Amino acid sequence: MISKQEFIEKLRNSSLRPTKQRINICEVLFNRDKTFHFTINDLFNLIKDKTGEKVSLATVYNTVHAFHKKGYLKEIPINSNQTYFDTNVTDHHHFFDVKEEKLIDLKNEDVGPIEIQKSIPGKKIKSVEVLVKLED
Amino acid sequence: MISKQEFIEKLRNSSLRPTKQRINICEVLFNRDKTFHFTINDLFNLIKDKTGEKVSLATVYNTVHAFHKKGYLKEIPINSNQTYFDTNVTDHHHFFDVKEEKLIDLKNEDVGPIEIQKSIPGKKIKSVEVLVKLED
DNA sequence: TCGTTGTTTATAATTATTCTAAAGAAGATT
DNA sequence: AATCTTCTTTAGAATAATTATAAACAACGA
Ligand SMILES: [Mn+2]
Ligand SMILES: [Mn+2]
Ligand SMILES: [Zn+2]
Ligand SMILES: [Zn+2]
Repeated sequence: MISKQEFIEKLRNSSLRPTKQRINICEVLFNRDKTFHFTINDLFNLIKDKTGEKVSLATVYNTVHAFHKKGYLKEIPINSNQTYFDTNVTDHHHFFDVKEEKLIDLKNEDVGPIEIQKSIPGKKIKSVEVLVKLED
Repeated sequence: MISKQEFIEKLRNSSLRPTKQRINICEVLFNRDKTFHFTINDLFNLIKDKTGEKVSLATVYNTVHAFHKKGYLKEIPINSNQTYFDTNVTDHHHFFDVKEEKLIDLKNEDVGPIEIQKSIPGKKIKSVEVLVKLED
């Protein structure tokens, strides 16, 4: 259970003003035991449900992108009509249950080390992500 | 160099009527030495450029999805505003040059075998894809 | 408290994709 | 070849996620 005060400090440390809206979003995103995979719309609805206060959709977009830029959220590469984000910002891989449209974390040891044996001159590797699609 | 006749047969064998539009799209997609990564818009423009005939955007969408469903095209999971497709339908992985917005094939031996050590009850693995993002 | 700067919000704009329905083309049947 | 049926193409409208706009508002520092 992270305190409101800690969120305020975290925001300040990131030169983001600790507004009521951002604190609410932090509560919904980061006061959790396990990693949270979500779309903007998931989050928008959860904020209303969990805090009882409505935050405008524009602010949800703004805040998610601010957090993403600061490295507090990760974007998951899947083809979907909506973009998925993840509160687990460490390097890790995913199952994607195509039917349920749900992401599930894979630990690195569930996948094993991946060595890329090819390189492109002038480019360096930014990330290596495995997506395992699941069907019934 | 695949002949028009071969495309006609391929279409017929897939219970897709060999229309002028579909044949043109086949020429642009499949008369190539190396694998082709594209967005619908790329393809739409290339058809005009390469065949001199315009195919409506709706038909490009329809045809790409028909080919996708038949297994002649693969969809590549990346977060982009547009969906990427691939004429290489074998299991393989990708570099994605974030700056250039370009996909590059990785051979399976460039990545090595990937063993997924976790399973979800009632679900089976449909695909395993590695995406390696590149930066400068 | 005041001025500055950053933030929220409703709403409009943008954009990729899908839908619709009418016109056209392909294939089958006579 | 004429006819019928089914599939396909097309322009344009509809949908839906995301981004832009700009005015009201809130946080901060002096
Ligand atoms: Mn995750
Ligand atoms: Mn490829
Ligand atoms: Zn972002
Ligand atoms: Zn498709």
